[in-house]
Amino acid sequence: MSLQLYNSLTRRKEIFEPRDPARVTMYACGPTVYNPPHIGNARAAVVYDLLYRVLMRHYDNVVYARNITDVDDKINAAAQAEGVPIGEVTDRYTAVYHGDVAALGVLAPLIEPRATAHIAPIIAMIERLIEKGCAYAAEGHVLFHVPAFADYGALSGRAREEMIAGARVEVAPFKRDPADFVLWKPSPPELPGWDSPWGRGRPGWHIECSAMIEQHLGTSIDIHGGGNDLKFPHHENEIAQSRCAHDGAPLARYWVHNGFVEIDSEKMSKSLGNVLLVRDLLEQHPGEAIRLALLRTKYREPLNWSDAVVAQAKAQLDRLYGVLERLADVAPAAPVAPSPAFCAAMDDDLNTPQALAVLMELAGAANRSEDASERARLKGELLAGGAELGILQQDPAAWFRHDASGALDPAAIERLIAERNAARSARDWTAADRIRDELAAMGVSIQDGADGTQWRIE
RNA sequence: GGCUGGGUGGCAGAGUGGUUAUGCAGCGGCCUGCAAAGCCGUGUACGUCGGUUCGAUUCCGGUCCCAGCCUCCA
Repeated sequence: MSLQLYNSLTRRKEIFEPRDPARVTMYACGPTVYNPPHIGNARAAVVYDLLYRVLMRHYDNVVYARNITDVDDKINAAAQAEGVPIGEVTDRYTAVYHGDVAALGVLAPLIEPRATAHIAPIIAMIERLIEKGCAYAAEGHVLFHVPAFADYGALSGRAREEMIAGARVEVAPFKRDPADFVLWKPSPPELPGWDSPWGRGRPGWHIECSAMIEQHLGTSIDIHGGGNDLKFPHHENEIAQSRCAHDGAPLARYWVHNGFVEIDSEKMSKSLGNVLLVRDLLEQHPGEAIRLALLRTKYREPLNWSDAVVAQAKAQLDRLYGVLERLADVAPAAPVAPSPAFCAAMDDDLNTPQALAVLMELAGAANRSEDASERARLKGELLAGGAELGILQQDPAAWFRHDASGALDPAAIERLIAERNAARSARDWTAADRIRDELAAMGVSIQDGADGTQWRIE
């Protein structure tokens, strides 16, 4: 069973063949740490986390790097606005990012390089680009000369002429070509800067990724991921830099781009005032439901976010955890591995909606089955599929009794249930129903079964 | 204007050249004191106009509409 990925570079679904199956390399563009992550940032984190998990099923050694951009004009602006040192801003929002995506079940990448820890390799790469005639210094800046790279535009599918015509590109006087972009720019004394052959300055955004990929993963990597919007100019520029520095060797053989999260079919943006922060969503919904809401749409498609989407994800998790709760006493059959149908769905360019449908069918089968060995197998397959999606790993009771408000007292609930069951034994249905209504008013639903009464927080 | 990607049943959302996506919601039934959960059954869905085909939602072309990128952006 081979993994297929849609490669943005060729605009086709392709069978994934790593350069070295003993060391699969993947890089995803991470956050610029100047504000808390929003649901769109979260989608990217979750998508590449998912790809990481799928790759790990296929290969023993997956080297996944996701960077932190901690030098940037927006960071400088944020620090200035708060009147605090830049490091305080970047440290704070790095921690917030880690916390928020962890709440969504995102695994830590194997390597998480920070731009400021890679100034030397960045300078070294810029020097090499100058030597090779792909870049030039001018007025304290160093610029990449786009005409020096013939393949420029291959990823985004646009010709250089088209990009310039009608473009709102600010043409600085020191640019030799309007499309040239900054590799290094001078820093005034009050802004962060590092000494370089071109004076005190700081790196441009695009060169960070090229330099960190080279340092940690090598000249050519297997997979490079990022948001759809990064295709141009960020990834295009990365390709130009890395290939010029490496005598034309491809930067990445497979390019993966995730679609955007939209709100009411509109782009999420500060100007529209519709930015949804992960931390705010986490106050209203379990992290796992937010994660599944992000996985209910194929990663390449735009995802129109709404409360209804999370509610549906929550309902699906309720169903799946309901099965696991019923199977609580069943030991999952070993070896615990996802079902073939599940793997086939995931291996088909991460078809998570189809994979989820497979889990739902396993759930239905488990609910129907009375055969012990079949139930054990189904439980194992459910848990293993859930593990690959990054869901279903908690105790079902914990899932159903997750109290976001913290206002409920489990002991009091148990007491009411005991009271109600006493009433039921006495066939006092009026009292029993009154207690059930009372629980419902608290947000607690109950299920009477042969082996007692279960309760859930709705 | 250029480049991407879309338009599927009440909603969300996969997929396929002829046969059930899946979940939620609805309807009928089983179970239940009644419910809930679970189970069983239940839906003239594929923007529009042409073309190819024995047959197209699925391939091709036109057209309308939508979103993103072309400027920092996941």
